[in-house]
Amino acid sequence: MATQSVLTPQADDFPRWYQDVVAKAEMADNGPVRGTMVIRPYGWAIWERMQAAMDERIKGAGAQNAYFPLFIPLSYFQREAEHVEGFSPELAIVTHAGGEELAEPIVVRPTSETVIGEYMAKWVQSYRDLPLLLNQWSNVVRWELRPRLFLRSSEFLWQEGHTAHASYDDANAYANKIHLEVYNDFLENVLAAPTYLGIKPASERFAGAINSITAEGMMRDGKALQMATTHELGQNFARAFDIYFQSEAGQAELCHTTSWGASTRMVGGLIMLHGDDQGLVVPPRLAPIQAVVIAVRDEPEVNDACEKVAASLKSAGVRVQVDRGRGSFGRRVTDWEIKGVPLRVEVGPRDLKEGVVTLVRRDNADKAAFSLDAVASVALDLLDVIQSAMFEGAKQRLADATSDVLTIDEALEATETGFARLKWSAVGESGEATLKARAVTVRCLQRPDGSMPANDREAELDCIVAKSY
RNA sequence: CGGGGCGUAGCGCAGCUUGGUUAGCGCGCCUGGUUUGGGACCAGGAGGUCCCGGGUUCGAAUCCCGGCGCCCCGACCA
Repeated sequence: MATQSVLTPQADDFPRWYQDVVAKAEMADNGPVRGTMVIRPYGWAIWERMQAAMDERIKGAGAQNAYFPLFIPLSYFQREAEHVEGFSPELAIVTHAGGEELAEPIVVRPTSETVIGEYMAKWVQSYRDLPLLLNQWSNVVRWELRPRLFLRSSEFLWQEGHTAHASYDDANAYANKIHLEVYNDFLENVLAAPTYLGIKPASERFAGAINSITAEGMMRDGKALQMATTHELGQNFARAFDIYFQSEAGQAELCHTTSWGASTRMVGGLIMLHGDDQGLVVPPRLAPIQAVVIAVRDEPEVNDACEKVAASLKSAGVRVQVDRGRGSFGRRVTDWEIKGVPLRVEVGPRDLKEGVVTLVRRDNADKAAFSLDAVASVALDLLDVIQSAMFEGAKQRLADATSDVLTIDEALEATETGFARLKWSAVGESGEATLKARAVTVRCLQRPDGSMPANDREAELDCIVAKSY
């Protein structure tokens, strides 16, 4: 029988394809309240592995995990002018509790700079207390106008790091360290996601920040997605929350703070960055299930062989699952393809007669037979090969779909299908407005060699512009 | 908040224009059987406040009035 597509093809309707994948890969469902999300076990397993990989790197960068309350007094937000202005439209505010109207409304946190700032002020007394490096894993709420599963839900999960430093230089260095050693390292080596690293123009900065650093990935439809972001808050929040320390010279000085986050949006990024018309494609290092062993027929010898193959894979350190019996072979293959499991091991009577099993790569559908003894070591090699092939493939797509242009008009044309790169001086504030009228924004500023600028006042900067999620 | 569209079984939809018996179809689900090397097939079966309220009528999923909800495109945004 012919292979027909189970999902809406990407080329027909990309957003529809995305929704199909989320539903059919059993990642998530819409929650009962508009914009909320139920994360199903398979989606959660992927998020858990993202969390683990990032948490390890966060701790490696010296930050400690802590937890701050979900509820924040409204007055905290009002202490930083830009912050309250930026977040007011999307706050969820509790006005009643215990059957009575509250004396002061309580905000359900959209982010925790304010409440953490309040406690940093308490905990920081001396330069010896610095730097103070905190991170928390939490849920936050932002009342979004147009929610989409994973990409923009009213409630989402994330980590938010918050640090306080004695000097601008120390804060700046730490922000860069986080961005490179936590986010970029995770993105490249686990998620197989190449991005453009750069800083946001003033118009796109976090509310209250003096500088926002970003990692901009390109989805399969050519649109941009901010995968992670790091903010230098300067002394704005330190001033608003009285985060002072006594210096070595005995002077009272204001701290410099940073904040940085990555969220469940990254799951959406995973789907749209690597997914194809057959469904999700999960990079091996991230995959909760790296290999699925499929019994072609529900027969005792085949099932025995499946268990043996699975056992050898497991002892080699492969995250493996056995699938036998429950329906037609074709159906099961399709189901695992939709879930994006990197490696499929097909075990059937025909192969077994020759003492082999068939290994199939999810990323390129390559198929080959290997002896039972060799399966574990071949699989380990293949998982590595798939991991780097996915990264290289994504890198190539990013490069191919980025056009170097000279003018705003050329940029508008190029961003119909991908990214455009041009001189920041060729854009400016009026250029930004022209672009924005066509739903194109400046994703980040970079030095001409692609490295990250210290700030947007550097001369000779390039900008990457694109439509975005 | 501006512009479009839609509410009928778990999901996707038809029926409405021109009111008329027990409201249909596909997928999914349940039972039994045959199957299983790329979404299997046969037989039987379960499942509905036709978004809500009011009105017209002998009779409303269908016509009228009012409400609510959702989706898509923009502005906001991790």
